[in-house]
Amino acid sequence: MPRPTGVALLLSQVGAHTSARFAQRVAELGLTPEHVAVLRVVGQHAGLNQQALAARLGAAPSRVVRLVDELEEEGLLERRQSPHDRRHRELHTVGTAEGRLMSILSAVGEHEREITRALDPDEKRTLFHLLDKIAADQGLDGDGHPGSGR
Amino acid sequence: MPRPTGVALLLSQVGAHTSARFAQRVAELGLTPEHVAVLRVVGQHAGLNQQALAARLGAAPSRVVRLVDELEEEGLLERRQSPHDRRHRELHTVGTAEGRLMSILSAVGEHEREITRALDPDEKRTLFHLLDKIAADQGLDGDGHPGSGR
DNA sequence: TATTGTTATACTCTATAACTATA
DNA sequence: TATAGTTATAGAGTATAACAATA
Repeated sequence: MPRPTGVALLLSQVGAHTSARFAQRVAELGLTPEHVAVLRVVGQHAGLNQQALAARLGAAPSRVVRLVDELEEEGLLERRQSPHDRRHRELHTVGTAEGRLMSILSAVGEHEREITRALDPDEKRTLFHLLDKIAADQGLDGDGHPGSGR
Repeated sequence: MPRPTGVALLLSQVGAHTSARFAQRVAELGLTPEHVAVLRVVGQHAGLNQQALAARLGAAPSRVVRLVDELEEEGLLERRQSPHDRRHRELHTVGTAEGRLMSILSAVGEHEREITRALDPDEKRTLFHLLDKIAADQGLDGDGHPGSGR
């Protein structure tokens, strides 16, 4: 059972496996990869509204409603009505959920180690460098939606 | 807009992009990546039956029915009733469709060049080697289904 | 009149399981 | 009784577009 001879196909397959494995991991925390993407973006851009979040994720605004609903029910995120424009809901992570947020971060770290455990530190750096070169060339940014097909 | 700092996330994103770009390309030929996967497997294992194909693709047998239907309608594949066991349908690519099969192959090649155009030959070999190492470590084989989440 | 967020509808896709024909 | 292939149904997930509130 040989693996493919082209880089592109191999990249698709290893990427799909990496995504699927991450989905399994965060499912144990009651989340999906999309939830984690939301938390990541909100963590880096506290107070942004849902439209801005949707644009960053490349998702429809109606999709974001559900995602934020679920994270709010989990007590990880909160909507605050903007005092300047009452149409806007500013998104913030919840301070008291620090523990769960840390465990999510820890899952990300374990995932990273599992996927790259066959590589030594030098190889890992090289792989990152080569992938980053491709990402830059192909015009990818950091907030994409790695689970979907487009 | 920084790209991610972890290899795993970057790998997911570049892999998803690679899959999505391939899907766009083969859509111009009226196909999906799954169709191409079927053609690849049948090309390498002419005469196999649908159950064996399903097992190799990691797909449900009922899924294979539709895929083979569509490829048969396109004139790219044909079912032949096995003379030994009339329950089996042996799958074969159609000889007269050589032209279209070649253009699919050519699309695969163009895709490969597009994705890796930022790398020189040495880097390309290195990337293949590192990805192959991960694939082997993670227990991946070559006939997977890189478009789906599992 | 335009924009933010929400809701409702309709569509796509897939797996599950029932069905047939062969063995 | 078991297996290959097919068909039908039901379920999950998503985007599209209508809607309400605010500007």
